Amino acid sequence: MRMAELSRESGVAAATIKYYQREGLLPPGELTSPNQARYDATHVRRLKLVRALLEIGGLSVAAVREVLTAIDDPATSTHDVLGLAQHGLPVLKSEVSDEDRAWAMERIEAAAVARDWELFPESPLIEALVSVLCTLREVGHDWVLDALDRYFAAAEEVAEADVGALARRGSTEAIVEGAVVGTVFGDALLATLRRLAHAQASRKRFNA
Amino acid sequence: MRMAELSRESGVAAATIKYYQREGLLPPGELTSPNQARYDATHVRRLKLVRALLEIGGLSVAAVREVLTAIDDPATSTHDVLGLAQHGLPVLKSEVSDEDRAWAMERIEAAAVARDWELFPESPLIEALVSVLCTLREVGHDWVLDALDRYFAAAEEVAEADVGALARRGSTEAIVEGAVVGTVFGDALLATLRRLAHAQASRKRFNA
DNA sequence: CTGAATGGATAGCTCCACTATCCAAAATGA
DNA sequence: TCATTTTGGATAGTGGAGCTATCCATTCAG
Repeated sequence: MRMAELSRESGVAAATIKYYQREGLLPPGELTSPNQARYDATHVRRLKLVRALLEIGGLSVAAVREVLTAIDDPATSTHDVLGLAQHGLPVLKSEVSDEDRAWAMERIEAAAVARDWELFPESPLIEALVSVLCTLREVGHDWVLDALDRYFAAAEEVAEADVGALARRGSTEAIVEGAVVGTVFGDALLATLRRLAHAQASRKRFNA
Repeated sequence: MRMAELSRESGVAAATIKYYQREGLLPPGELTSPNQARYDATHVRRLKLVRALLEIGGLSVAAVREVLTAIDDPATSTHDVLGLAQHGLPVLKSEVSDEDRAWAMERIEAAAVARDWELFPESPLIEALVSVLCTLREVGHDWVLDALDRYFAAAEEVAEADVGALARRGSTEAIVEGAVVGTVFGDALLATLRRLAHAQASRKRFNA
């Protein structure tokens, strides 16, 4: 398979494919001569994954590169990848006052204890969580957090399903790639379903 | 309050505030003379909301404008806003083959029936959902969908909490603004918690 | 009265994700 | 064989988004 076919197969313009190669999102084809290369099904697959991460996952090209680097690195362990998979999130480093942080941590810890979670307060995920809570407070909508424990419960529900499904996969590479894909696409899936469920819940409560 | 103070209070550069005004994200101040305006706490609050929608919600300026227009429109009803709140999602219109669509709809309907949801197959939300499922299939990771019913369950869990919390709010405007804010920020909250929960679930399953 | 700040208009900046052009070296088809 | 595509690789250009900077006439503060 050469460039034209790879482009047709994947639905991505040839110039864009070359761009992705330059950016390290797609490995080079196997060179048959100094200026001819051959591609195969793995390139098609990788290309589809890149497009999906960009379009559905909403990742930047740089974020996609990081994610793919982790997938391709044989040293990446299953445990690593679950910690790494936050690369998709806009890592927000908003400055938060000490008292706001304390308020947020109190809320988080209360909900975590109730579900028997063990927290590592200095992890970037906790940072992100604190940011979200404080921002909600800032804009005067901290009532959202009245349901924080149910958010925890829902997150636990899907996470257990995710880890279960992941564990059922075969090789380490399959698990690593699955973790990344599941994390990114699961967000989109969950967000969409939540909106659908809003419609259901509001019908159930007000109309029926 | 004049520009300098509004800027200090909100942490947004004056030039940026002017830009937001031009873009219709922030109402003009009350003119005291042809070229002097006064601002108040509502402007500070709105500004913080704009920043939060941009940074945490990840919305574009155009999307923020739509959302705020809906909030400000007195004609927006509670029911409207829950349908409208999908404005935050990247509305993906990927072309899907008929058989892929059929495959996706089958999965979706099965899960919906199990939870007693009523679907409207031509709604944009269903379209988005079909896109996500088909893309997962395309990239060879449809095993994620083995847990689709648990995603439905989790979505229902949070949606009911959302609608319940919303119903507890007072005025119509409070509900409308709450719906938008809750939808956008809830996504960020849920995504972050899901990653935290991944760590918990993987510890529980493999380490403990 | 004087210097700083303001609202409003306009132009410019940086980054990002592509896209287009060019070239010499294959590949293809007659 | 030999004209015509196609290719990989390099480089430059494009368009949109989200600010940011400059200018100007007016107005405010000391």
